[in-house]
Amino acid sequence: MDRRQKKTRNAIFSAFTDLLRTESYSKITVQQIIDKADIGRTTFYSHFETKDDLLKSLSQEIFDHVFSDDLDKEKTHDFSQNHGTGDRILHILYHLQEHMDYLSGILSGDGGELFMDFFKAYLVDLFTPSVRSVTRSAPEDYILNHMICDFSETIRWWSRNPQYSPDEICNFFLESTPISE
Amino acid sequence: MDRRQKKTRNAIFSAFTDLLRTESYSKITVQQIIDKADIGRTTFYSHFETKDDLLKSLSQEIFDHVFSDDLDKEKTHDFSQNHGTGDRILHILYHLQEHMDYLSGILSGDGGELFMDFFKAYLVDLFTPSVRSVTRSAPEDYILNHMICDFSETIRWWSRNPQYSPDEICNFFLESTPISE
DNA sequence: ACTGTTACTGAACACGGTATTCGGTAACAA
DNA sequence: TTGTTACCGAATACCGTGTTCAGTAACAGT
Repeated sequence: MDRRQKKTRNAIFSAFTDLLRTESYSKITVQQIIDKADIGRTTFYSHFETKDDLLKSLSQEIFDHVFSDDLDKEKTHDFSQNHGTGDRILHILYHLQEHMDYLSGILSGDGGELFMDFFKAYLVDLFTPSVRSVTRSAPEDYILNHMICDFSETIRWWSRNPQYSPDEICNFFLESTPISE
Repeated sequence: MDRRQKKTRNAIFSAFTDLLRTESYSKITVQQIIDKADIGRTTFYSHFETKDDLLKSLSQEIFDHVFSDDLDKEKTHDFSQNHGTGDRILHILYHLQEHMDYLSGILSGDGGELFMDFFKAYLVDLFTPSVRSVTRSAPEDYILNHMICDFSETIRWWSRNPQYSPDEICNFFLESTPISE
């Protein structure tokens, strides 16, 4: 990839995440991103079709990292052994913490929906096994939706209360959501 | 109130809810509402400051009805006796069912946030007693947020799966959310 | 029926944000 | 060195929002 392209793409991403730290997604204009990244208007639109497209790309980058299966290569924590749902949740929380500062800007406001849709697509895989093992009169689809919502909302709550550790958050979540393993 | 005002206000509301049956809130333009209600642009803006304001007013009307305490006056169902949290939930579900057809248009999309904020304000009162009786390591605020999210998402799910009765939905909710009474 | 008030009308307008176009410049890779 | 590719930025079309204003129609009270 062309050095210039990389540079520009990086500039856009970091301008974007910078803005997200102080402003919610929906209030950020393309012009602000352009100014902060110090690039031409045309350049922005040659990299991303729309602002939503940029958010999608950013989400993609975050999730590619967060949900990567290279659990052993991680240094901040060690999950080289058992990979049950609980462990995977904790693993995800550890990763998300790294992005927490600007995640709140995405989650609060309308942009949250776009991000969340993305998020949920990943969470479906995570929670489907748990749903199977829970026997309730409610339809599987309801339970799954319920778990995903619980987790999403936990993240959202965490972004507003960042003083808690991933382990604490994980416990909060597990004790208030019916996941039997 | 002036007869003309009432007529206009009604025309706006019914045009709005009509549109909500086929389109999500964020995609509906003021012009569409104006055309469907067959009123002048100025008239719309003399009734409501913005589109969001209209949604707020509609939400207000819905909730005034749904959360009214005149439980005994209702004819579709009878809750003249015990008013525990479970009963109140069922009561609310019965009322919401009447608005289900256009509620989905509000809930899906960005407008959901605005409506939900409103909704949550009412739900806080509903769930606070339950939170108190639940002993968990998680902070009260987390639990409360969790319950409200569960309920909101249940409504959302219901709007996508309208074949279920209020009683069934109530059961689904109660069995998957930790409400000890 | 008259009169003052209030509500509705609709075209025109200012504004802000989005996304595109285009001619020109600078950086790259071979 | 040369052809390609990326970047620049001003100008522009577009769309939706919300306001203005002069004129018309409906209302309520006497």
